Amino acid sequence: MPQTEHFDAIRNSPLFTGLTEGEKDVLLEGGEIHFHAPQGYLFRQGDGVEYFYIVCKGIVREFRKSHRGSEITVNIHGPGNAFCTAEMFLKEGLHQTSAAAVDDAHVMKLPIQPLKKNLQKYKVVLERLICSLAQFAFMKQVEVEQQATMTATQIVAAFLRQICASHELDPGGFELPYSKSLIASRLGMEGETLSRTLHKLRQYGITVRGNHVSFHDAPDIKENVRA
Amino acid sequence: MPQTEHFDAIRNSPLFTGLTEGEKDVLLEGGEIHFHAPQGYLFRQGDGVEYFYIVCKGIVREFRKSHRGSEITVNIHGPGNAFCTAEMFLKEGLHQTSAAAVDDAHVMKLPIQPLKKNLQKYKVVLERLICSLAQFAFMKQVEVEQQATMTATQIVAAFLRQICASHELDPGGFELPYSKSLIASRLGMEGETLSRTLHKLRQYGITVRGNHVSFHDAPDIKENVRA
DNA sequence: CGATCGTTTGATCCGCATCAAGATAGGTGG
DNA sequence: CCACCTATCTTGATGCGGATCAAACGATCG
Repeated sequence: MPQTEHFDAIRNSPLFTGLTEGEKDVLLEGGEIHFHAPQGYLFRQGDGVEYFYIVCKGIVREFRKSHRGSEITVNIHGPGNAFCTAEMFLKEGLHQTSAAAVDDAHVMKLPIQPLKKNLQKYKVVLERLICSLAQFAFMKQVEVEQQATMTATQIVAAFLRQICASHELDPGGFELPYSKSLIASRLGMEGETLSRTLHKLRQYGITVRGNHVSFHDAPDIKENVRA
Repeated sequence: MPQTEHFDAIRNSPLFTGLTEGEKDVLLEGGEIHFHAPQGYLFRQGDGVEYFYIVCKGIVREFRKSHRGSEITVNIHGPGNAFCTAEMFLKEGLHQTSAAAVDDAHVMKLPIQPLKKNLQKYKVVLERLICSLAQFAFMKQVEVEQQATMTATQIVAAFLRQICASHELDPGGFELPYSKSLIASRLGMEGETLSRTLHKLRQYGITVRGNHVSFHDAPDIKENVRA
């Protein structure tokens, strides 16, 4: 049974809500919590897929290095987030992405095989995993569309609103949960471009100064929210 | 039990390989094959999700209309392809995309609820659905990356190679399976842009004249294949 | 044979990447 | 406490790629 103090984030993960502590124990069987210093890799592109991951503390960045040096952040995971869902359901056992800690991070590493076996019994959890996979697919689909049809400024606006909603932050004013360079990488744009958009955001009813963001809702661009 | 002649494409769909005809009958229970004239809608963005679809004959285009008139083709489905997989696994019952026939198309429409119940029994099929969902997620993820880091010409090159591979066409020479405007829409670019890239493709070892494509493999850009 | 649709080609414009300096902040050591 | 350093962010100047507008071309069809 896993050691450690930062255990709550996992047991309280939305993935497990409604389960008894005992059931969670079964599902988390064989899991180990590891510490990762900033830039420390959890796995690399091309590695075999052997574990399912759940973040306890800190932030983990999942990214792809394409042919040239260019690097795109595919996803950003905070406490309670689980990842490698798609990989778990695919047969071919190679990671398509790399994952590394952004700051000091504690992450649980859960062997896939026993987990998959247990999921047969805990249908609720399986359904939630599939559901989040479907949502991920939608999210990426929308991103493709956004990149094709929206300007960088509009993309940033949509992203900020989405961050605000998903992190349950106060729309009236909140601090950016990630560094700007991480955000830029996540949005597939250069840091310079992101920086420039931050001023133009005023047209969309968003003010950014330093790391502080506030919405003073211009009613017009509601579409950006849903994304 | 469904009428019709074009039934084979469904029963031979990779989704069902390995099942007995009787098992397929159970899974296809309640399914109806409908004919759709070109541009005819199967469903529209905002409609409730009630059916799972399998193409018998023809081509179906799944697309999104964003805020303004801009339209992006999310996916193109040919005979044997099934879709609305993600929608089926999501709770919120609204279509995020519209689907319409490209040419004359016959499509089977399968009520979701009974299908989901049956899937409990046919785990193999369920797994395949999840698997294709995971693959779709990957595909879209790669597309996001490509749009951010590659030029239109490179994207087209990658798309053509992927088409060739997935349709099992002869790399030495084949005809485009879709119209150029459909391809452009699928790749999130304008028709004019696609048209211009077709000449530049020679640098990547691809010759296009009219609807005829041939690879004379320049060994260098193998990366584009996998995508 | 003209009409319509899909595709090509040309000209122009705008947005983002890129390169190159500055600015700001956090951290360290003297 | 201040000088220094490095990492992160900002700002400016320039170039390229793709969207857009416009027109010509080609095919299919009534």
